[in-house]
Amino acid sequence: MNYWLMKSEPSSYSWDQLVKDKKTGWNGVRNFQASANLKAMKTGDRVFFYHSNEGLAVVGIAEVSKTYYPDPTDKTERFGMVDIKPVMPFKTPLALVDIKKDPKLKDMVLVKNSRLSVQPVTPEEWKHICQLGGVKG
DNA sequence: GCCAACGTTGGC
DNA sequence: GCCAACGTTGGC
Repeated sequence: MNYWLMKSEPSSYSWDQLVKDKKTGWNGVRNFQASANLKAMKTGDRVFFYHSNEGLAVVGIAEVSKTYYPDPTDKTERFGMVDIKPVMPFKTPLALVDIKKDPKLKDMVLVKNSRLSVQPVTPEEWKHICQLGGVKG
């Protein structure tokens, strides 16, 4: 099983919306690196849901429910998408400022390459972040 | 709302 | 195939 982190601006699509929808198609990625990560996802892979721009925190865990398929909103037909569903919310959202302060997490892609919207998370990082978020990953 | 960082595009 | 120009992301 692999671990990932996906970003969304709450004003365009929030964690609460995902919970309400039960699942969502993660379309709109227009970046090759992010798209390659989507392609590498397998059903059942776990995903941190991160609120960018507002919130700036990891707020919950989602799961890949459908693997990579073409994104119908992409007219160039170069990019794809996956489906995800909510698993559980964090008891305590983990803020970016706290991630940056944590020596175990300061090398995360989230910190190093803040503009990548779909990124891998190491098992060590996953475990640690779950602890800080008050959940069992 | 600003702007730095970065990815993509397109002219040469 | 290089690189300048441009657009977008996202933290502050």
